[in-house]
This record gives sequence, C-alpha cells and structure tokens, in this order.
Amino acid sequence: MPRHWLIKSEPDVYSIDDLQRDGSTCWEGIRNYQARNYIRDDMAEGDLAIYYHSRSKPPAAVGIARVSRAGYPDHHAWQADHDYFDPKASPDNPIWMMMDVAFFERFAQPISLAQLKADPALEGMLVTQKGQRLSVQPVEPVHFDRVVALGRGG
DNA sequence: GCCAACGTTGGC
DNA sequence: GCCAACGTTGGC
Repeated sequence: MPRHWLIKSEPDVYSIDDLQRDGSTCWEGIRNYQARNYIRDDMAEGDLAIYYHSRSKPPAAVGIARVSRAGYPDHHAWQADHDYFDPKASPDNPIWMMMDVAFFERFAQPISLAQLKADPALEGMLVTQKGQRLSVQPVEPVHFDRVVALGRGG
C-alpha cells in the first residue's frame, strides 16, 4: 500500500516552482540516517509527498510531489569534489540514498506552519512538533488528506 | 541573524 | 559506552 510523506526543501535552494519547471528532479544530499532509511526501505514509486518549504517566510506546505523513482545509491557521496561528498562512502558501500520525485500538484494556497499547528485535525503531525528536523517524514493518511484539502482551498 | 534542538563525532 | 564538543537545521 502506498504511504504518504512530507519532504522539506528551502525554496531558495529548490522550490516547488523549480520542481514544476523541471518536471522531476533527483532528491539528493540526504545525510541523515533516519531519512535515508525511509528512502531506502519504505518509499515506493508512486508514493505522494507533501512538498514543504522550510526556512521561508512563512514556512509552508505548498504542494504535492510524487516519487517517480524509488531509492538508489547517491553517487555524489563518493565524488570528492561534490558538496555532498562523504569520505566513508564508496560504490561498494554507498551509505546514502537518493530518489527521484516528480511534480504532481501546486496548492491553490500555501498552508503555513502556523495553520498546520492550529488545525485540530492535524494534531500529532510530525512537522508541527518542535525540534522536528527530519527532511523526509512519514505522514498519516488522514493528515495528508487534510493538508491537501486545505491546500486546494477546502 | 540568532539560537534552541538535534544528530554525529571522537576522546577518554 | 559515556558525554562534551561540534555542525546543522529551521523557526522565529
């Protein structure tokens, strides 16, 4: 059964507009083991993810992306001249994973973090919790549906 | 730009 | 295996 997710990106680095323009992109540079494990073990092609802008004013859920290729080794990790270089990684021991995501939908209205926090239907959603820094998070189906409804203007 | 929260590293 | 130091994330 497909699962639901939330993925964070700083809009200055790669926004939903960039994704819409490009159609799809490789979701690279994940250097956190828990997020890596989700990509490696749980995220499947076709899964949908809320696209979330972090470090923006305000931070907000802005649309939906679709996993277009499930996890595969992040080859940037063993390229010494790359920003995401990790000396412990190698082709035999990739350590880190990336995936491809495709543009799926842009919300009619962004839903700010304050709105997400204020909505009783979203109580317990990880992104609303203090100190939650995971850039790839699982989302409960009911929470996912609620955020999408809000984003579409319902 | 500040700084609290968190994950990782490395000395012991 | 503990924990202080460090680097990063991300809301504010």
